[in-house]
Amino acid sequence: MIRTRFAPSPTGYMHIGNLRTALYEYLIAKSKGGKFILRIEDTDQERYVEGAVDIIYKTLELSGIKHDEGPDVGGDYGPYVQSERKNDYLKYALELIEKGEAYYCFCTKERLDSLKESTEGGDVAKYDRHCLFLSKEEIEENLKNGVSYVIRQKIKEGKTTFHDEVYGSITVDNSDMEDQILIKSDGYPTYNFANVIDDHLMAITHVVRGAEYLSSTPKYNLLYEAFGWEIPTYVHLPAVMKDQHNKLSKRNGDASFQDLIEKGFLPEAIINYIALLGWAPSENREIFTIDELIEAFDLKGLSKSPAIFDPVKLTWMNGEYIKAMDKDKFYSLAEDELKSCVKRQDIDLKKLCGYVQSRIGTIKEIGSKVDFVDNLPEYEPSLYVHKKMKTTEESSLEALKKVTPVLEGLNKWTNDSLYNAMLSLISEMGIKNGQMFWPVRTALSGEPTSPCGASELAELLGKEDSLARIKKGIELLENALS
RNA sequence: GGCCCGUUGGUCAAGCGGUUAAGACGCGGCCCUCUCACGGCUGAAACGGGAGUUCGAUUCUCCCACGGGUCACCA
Repeated sequence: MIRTRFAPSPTGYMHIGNLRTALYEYLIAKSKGGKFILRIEDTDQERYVEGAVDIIYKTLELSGIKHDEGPDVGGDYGPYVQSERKNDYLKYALELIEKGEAYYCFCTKERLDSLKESTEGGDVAKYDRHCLFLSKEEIEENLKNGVSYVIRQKIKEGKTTFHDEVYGSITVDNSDMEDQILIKSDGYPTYNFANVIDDHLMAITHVVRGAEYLSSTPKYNLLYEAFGWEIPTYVHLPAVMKDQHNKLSKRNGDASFQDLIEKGFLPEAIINYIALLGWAPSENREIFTIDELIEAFDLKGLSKSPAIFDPVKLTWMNGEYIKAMDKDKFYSLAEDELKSCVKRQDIDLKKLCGYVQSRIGTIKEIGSKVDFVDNLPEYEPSLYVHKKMKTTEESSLEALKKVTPVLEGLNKWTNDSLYNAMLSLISEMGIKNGQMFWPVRTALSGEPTSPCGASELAELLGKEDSLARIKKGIELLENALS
């Protein structure tokens, strides 16, 4: 059975690249009926951020990515927090020393630094294996005296080849690799070491992570071989970029999951969008629920090259979700935003909400669409001139003047009656539809565009306000023309 | 700098030796229409460059250019 894991370190927010990795890990497992595991990697005591673990839980939950095992739900391979199994790692490191695959290193920070400074010509110095050649006695002596030490992996000679599901076969010369540190002087394992141990202990079959780990993968392989463990399937993912040159990061692009939610994006739309950022379905389709993604997912669709995060397309997709949404559901989602924009009590917010639904990308856009309801904006008489509608300031003035008594005399103030009344006036006057509707719509909204037409606007605003707004329009035009 | 990876329209991308090189976002036009939007139709827009292999390269190989990653007691 396939088992994948998401292994974030609790250092604060959850950015989009991270979330996409979690999504793919979830999809890889679930598309094959496997398990998705959450593990918290907190071996770096200095970067730990309080509350970060809760952000991880919350983000996954909102996204619809459910883990089968983890610190909160348990499982047979726990604990799922690395700092809680600190001593296990040391045991495995000691085992490697026994086997001659690792060794104690007592070098001081100063010596290591001077090693780096001594290099020239742009070459970066590798550790010189000074401690590999220490005698048994020297090691014993140092240990007994409590000299601070780390444990290093002894990289053997030769070449290492590994296979990646998206990048194919990659071969690296072992001499390019450093004897990396497995256990730090504070006794905690490094990420690379803890990862190998835990992935093995938790029976992870597919190791999925960012492509930046591609170059350390050979070291992982050497570790698996040293232990005699089975090597997992590797799936490396290209980065999510902010632009041509920069990866997406909170500092530069503020596109963390939380930020997007606050900007009014729907979790389903975000998930849908990022699923398609770096993966393409075999079928030509854009809109997927997370369950449909599970159904459609296939490793073969993963791409090798980095993808630029495009907020414009995300907005489009979010709009698709809004349009497809049940009217009542959309209303309950938009209600708060709507109420903060429209203070008038006599407005049928549900109706207004319905008009707005097909016209926005995110609910934050509602405000700019309905501002005119509370206060008629100041506008220029030139707004009445519309080439396509064949209107001029003169024709608009006449239309508004003629329509006033008709509306005043109306006893039923509904969209239908308003529309029909205006229609018969139009035929009576022998003018084009637009020559009546455009000026009325303009007078009622004071905007070049509005979320609905003249009759619907009138119905929404009510008789008194509608007539007042038309009167204002007449005055504006009369002043302009005199 | 060494090593590794990548390169199809502005963006996401399909393609897997022979195609009029899909589709989506965005942009333009038309239709629909009481404005805008929705919806429908439509247009402009791409294989980084050079050598090979081949009857034939976007697809395979090599070189170059450009971009990214990595070289920590960070993950």
